[in-house]
Amino acid sequence: MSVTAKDVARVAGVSTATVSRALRGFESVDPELRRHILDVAERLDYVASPAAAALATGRAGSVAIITPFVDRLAFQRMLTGIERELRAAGTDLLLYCTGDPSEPHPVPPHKRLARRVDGFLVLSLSAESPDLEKILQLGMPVTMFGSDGAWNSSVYIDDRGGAASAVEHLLGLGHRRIGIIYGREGSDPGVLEYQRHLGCHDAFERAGIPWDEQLVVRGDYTVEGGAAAMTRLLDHAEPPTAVFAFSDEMAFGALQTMRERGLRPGVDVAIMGYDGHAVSGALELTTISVPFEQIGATAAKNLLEDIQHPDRARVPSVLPTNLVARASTLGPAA
Amino acid sequence: MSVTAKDVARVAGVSTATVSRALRGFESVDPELRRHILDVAERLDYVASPAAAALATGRAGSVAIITPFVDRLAFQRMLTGIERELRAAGTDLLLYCTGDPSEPHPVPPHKRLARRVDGFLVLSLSAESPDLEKILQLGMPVTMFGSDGAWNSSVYIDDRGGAASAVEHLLGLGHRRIGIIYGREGSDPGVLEYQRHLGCHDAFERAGIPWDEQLVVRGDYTVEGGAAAMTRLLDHAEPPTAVFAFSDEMAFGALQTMRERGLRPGVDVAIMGYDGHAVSGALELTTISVPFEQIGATAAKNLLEDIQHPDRARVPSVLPTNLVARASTLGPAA
DNA sequence: CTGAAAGCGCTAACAA
DNA sequence: TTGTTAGCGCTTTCAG
Repeated sequence: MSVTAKDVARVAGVSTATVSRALRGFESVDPELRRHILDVAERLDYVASPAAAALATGRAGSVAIITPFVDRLAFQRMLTGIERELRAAGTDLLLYCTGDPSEPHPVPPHKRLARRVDGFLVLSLSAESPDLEKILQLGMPVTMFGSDGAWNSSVYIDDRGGAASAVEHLLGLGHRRIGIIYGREGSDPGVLEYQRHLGCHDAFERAGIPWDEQLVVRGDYTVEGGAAAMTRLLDHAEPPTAVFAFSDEMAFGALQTMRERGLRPGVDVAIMGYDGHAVSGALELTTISVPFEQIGATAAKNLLEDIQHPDRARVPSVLPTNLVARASTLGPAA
Repeated sequence: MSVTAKDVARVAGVSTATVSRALRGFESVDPELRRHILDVAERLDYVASPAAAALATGRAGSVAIITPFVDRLAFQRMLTGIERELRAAGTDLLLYCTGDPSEPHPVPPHKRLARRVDGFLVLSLSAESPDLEKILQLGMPVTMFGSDGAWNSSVYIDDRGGAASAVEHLLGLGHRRIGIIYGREGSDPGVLEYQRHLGCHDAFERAGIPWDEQLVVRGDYTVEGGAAAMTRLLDHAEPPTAVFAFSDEMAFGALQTMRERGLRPGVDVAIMGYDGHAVSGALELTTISVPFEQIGATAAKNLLEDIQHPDRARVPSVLPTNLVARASTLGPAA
C-alpha cells in the first residue's frame, strides 16, 4: 500500500510509538531524536492514515455542515467564514446537504455522519426538523445558526428586529400598502423566517396598520420566485407601493419584474431585500445587511471550542444586522 | 462508547462477519437471517464506524473538492451539482480550499487529504499549480474542471470559443472600442482565463481590429473589482463603447458604476458578462451562459466512475456554452 | 451459508 | 525518555 508509521520506525530505528509521539509534537521526545524522526518521515513522504488515527483515538478530526441548500448566497458567505476558521485549525470539513425538508433523504445525516465527525454545524435548519432532533440525540457538539431556540454555542441575529426595522423604514417613507415576499410555505416557529414574519407584524401593529394577507406572497428564496411573486403583487387590484422581500435574491427577481414593466425602483414602487449581498449594492437595493461571513466564522469557532472543551458552559453569540438604505427605496440620488 | 458490530452480532446470535455481510447486502447471506440482522441493527440504532471500515478496506468512501475560492457564484453552482451526485452515491464530500494561489497555505492539501479520500475533484486550479502537481503525484483518481490540458475524465467548456463569440457579438453590434475586464493578474496557459484572453484575440484578429492594452483592466472576479475596473475604463481619454467582463460578478460591478454615472447599459455603453448566473437575468445582462451545475454533476459522476473502475479508459466531457443576449448590449426592448 | 481469526495503521497504557 | 503490548471496529480470507 503506502508508507506507514512502521516503515518510518524501522528506518529511523525507533518504535512506532515514538514515531507517533514525535510526529504529534509531544514534549516527552528527545529533541534530537525527534528531528531525526521528522526527517525520516519527510524523506519517506509519510502521511499518517486519518482512518487509523480516528479509530484509535475516537476523534475524526473533522466537522460536518448540515444544511438544506447550498445554492443560496447566504450559505456561500457562511461557508467562506467557516472554511477559513476550520482550515486554520486543521479540521476537515464535510458537507452534508439535506435537500428540501419536504422530501425525505435517502440516508438521514445522523446515520451517515455520526461517527465520521466530531461535531456539527447546523445551518438554516428548522428547530423542529426531525433531522436536527436526531443530530442532537447523538450527544455530540452542535452549533447552529438559523434555528430559533436557545442553544449553547449557537449564533444568532435579531431577525425579528431586523424585519421590523425594514418595515419601519418603508412606513417612515410614507408607505401604507406594503407587500411582503416571503420564502417558503409552512415556516414554523423554529425557523428564522418565522421571526421575520413576527417582526413585520410588530411593525405594522405599532403603526396601527392592519395586516393584509392579500399582500403576502411566496418567493421560494430564488430570483425567479421573487419575480413571479412581484408579478402577483403588481397584478393585484390595489397594488402595494412598497415591497419587502425576505431575501435579496427574491428582491432581485422583483426588480426584474419592475424593469420589465417600466417601473422605477424607489420612485414608482419602493423595494427592499434582506441579507446585504454584494450584488445588492450594484443594484442599488435597500437591504438589511447580515454578516454571514462572520456568522460562519463565529459558528465554526464556537464549535471547535465545544469540541475541545465539551463541558465548558457556553453562551450564544449574537451578531448585529443593519439597514442599508439605497435608491430602491429612497429614489435616485438628488 | 457506542454500539458496535459486535453488539449486533451478540444480540442477533451470529458472528460479526455475518453482520458485516448482511449489512452490506451480500447475496451469500440467508435472506431470513439477513432480515433478522437488519432488524437488530435497526433496533440497536447501529451505525458502522466509517473509520474502521476505511482502515479495513482501504477506501475512505469520500472525495475531496480542491478549489482556490468558495465565494464565487460559479463554485456555488458547481457544488450544487456535485453534492447531488455524491449524495445519491452515498459518498461523502470534503471541502478543501487552497486560498489565493499567491499565498502559500498552511498545510498543503495533498498531505492532509491523501489517505482521507478516494479521489479528487479539482476545480479552477491552474494546470501549472504546484498543488495540482502534488495531487496528481498521489496517483489517485482526479477529475478537473477549469484547468486547461488534456486529462482523462475531466470536464471542459470551450472557453476560447465562448469569449470569441462574446466579442463577436459586440463587434456585430458595431462596436470597435471594446473594453475587457479580466479577473486576475498572471494567468498562465494552464488556467481557463487564459483561454478567454485567447478567444478575445481571435475575434479581434478576425475582425482586423488591433488589440489595445489600454482597454484591458483587472477586476479580481468580484463585484467591487468590476466596479473599480469600469471606473478606470470610463475615465479613459477615449472610453470604450462596449465592455466585456470575464465574469458576471465583475459585470455587475461595472453596471453599478454606469448607474452611478447615469449611463444606460446597452444604450450609452454596451456591457456583457460571462457565466450566466441567475442574477444576470434580473439585471438584463447579456452573458455567456455556462452550465455550472451540470459541470459539477458531470465531474462528480466521472470521478465516481474513475474510482470504481480505475483502469477503464476515459474521455473528457465537453459541455456547451451559449450566448444570451439581453438589454445590456441590445438596449431596451423596442 | 456461516464462524474463527488475522489484520488494517495508529494510539495509549503500562513497563522498563 | 522510549519500547512493548493491546486494542479501536470493521473486513476478509480460510475453514467448516
